Amino acid sequence: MPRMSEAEKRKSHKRILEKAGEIFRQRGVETTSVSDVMQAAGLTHGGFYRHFKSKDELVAAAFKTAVDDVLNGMEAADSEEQKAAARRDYIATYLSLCHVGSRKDGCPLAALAGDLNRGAPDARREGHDALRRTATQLTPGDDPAQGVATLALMLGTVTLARLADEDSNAQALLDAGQRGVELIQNDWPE
Amino acid sequence: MPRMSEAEKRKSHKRILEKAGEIFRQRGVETTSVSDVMQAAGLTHGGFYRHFKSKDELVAAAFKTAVDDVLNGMEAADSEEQKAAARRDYIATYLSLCHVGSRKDGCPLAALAGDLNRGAPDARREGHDALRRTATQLTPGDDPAQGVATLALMLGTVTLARLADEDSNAQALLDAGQRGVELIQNDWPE
DNA sequence: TGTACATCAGTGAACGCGCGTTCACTGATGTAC
DNA sequence: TGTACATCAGTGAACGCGCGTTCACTGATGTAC
Repeated sequence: MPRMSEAEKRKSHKRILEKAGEIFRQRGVETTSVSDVMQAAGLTHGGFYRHFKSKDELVAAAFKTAVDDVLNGMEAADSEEQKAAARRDYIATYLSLCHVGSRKDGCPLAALAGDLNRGAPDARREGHDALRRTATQLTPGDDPAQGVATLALMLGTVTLARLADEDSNAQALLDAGQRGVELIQNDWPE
Repeated sequence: MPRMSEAEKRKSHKRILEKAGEIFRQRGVETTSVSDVMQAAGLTHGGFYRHFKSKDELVAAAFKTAVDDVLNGMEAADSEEQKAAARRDYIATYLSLCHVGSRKDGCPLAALAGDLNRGAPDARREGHDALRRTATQLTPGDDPAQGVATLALMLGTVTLARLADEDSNAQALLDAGQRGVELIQNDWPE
């Protein structure tokens, strides 16, 4: 029944990006095939190349989409109070068992930084961009280093917590991370 | 010219473990084949299964070997002063451009945590064990959470720094991590 | 507005390739007498 | 100590399989007159 309309194509494109973002975060880039992604999007693998030049291009695009999605609320905040609230909210959600357990809608950096930094240059650049954007949102004062340290600690904490095979162990790691983040957020030396 | 002596086999085994640890850290687990490892060890792929039951078993064993190697000096320290010195040394080396650039002899957790926490259970267990051992060494006082937070921040910092494509960017990230680690190491609330 | 035609989104078979693993084989090593 | 023999470390061809990518094809869509 091909061909679909332009509107349908855009919807397919969006679906591919979203599903790819989920599956890559869940299972990793190398362990996910183009077919897996297309199947999840309700399509067959052959049509993939009407949307992307290569798997590498999909990885970079899907990562960026996932980052946009995750940061979307926080970046939209305009008042200082809204930003502070969004920041607290982001940190609490980040350092939760829920985030540790379900990777597919979690922080794309925590899920994929390892894959990106040995992957194609374009994807790595997206990773670096995501880091800058996220760190900016996590900076309460004027020193960008504070946001970087906060993100690094949260990302490291969740990465380690994902190694635990019992929730109680994971929670202990999250608690340690939480206390570190409070120190960095509240007592950062200007 | 097979077969080799028992002593030769032990040397081969050690070589496979060491090379596997290096290549896995450098290029990742999924992107490294059994043939790659055996070739690096000066052998052909067919002989691999005289040493390991599967690639998964190699991953877990090579990871553990790499961890032993990296922690070896620190765990051997017996006096309090030696431990404190080893700790400072470990932190300084960890948060260096050198560590960011050359993954193959760097922290196995920083290089492979992402691969491990979606891989085989055995390897994940090794990852969790490595985390506990490393965090213990990084705890100056009585609260294990302090070591966990230190490790999480350092691991996150190096992971993020490896996304940068310029040394100056990477160094800025390392500096932010360094300041956070100092805060956690010196001002941890008991 | 209706018609003729080029475009192209999506399909599914096919491509070459490298993967993890198995296997028959070689011949030095280790062992039993 | 010497000899006969089982063992097994390492080799390289082969296995089935799934990968990323290409391609001929279909037929609704979009466009030009």
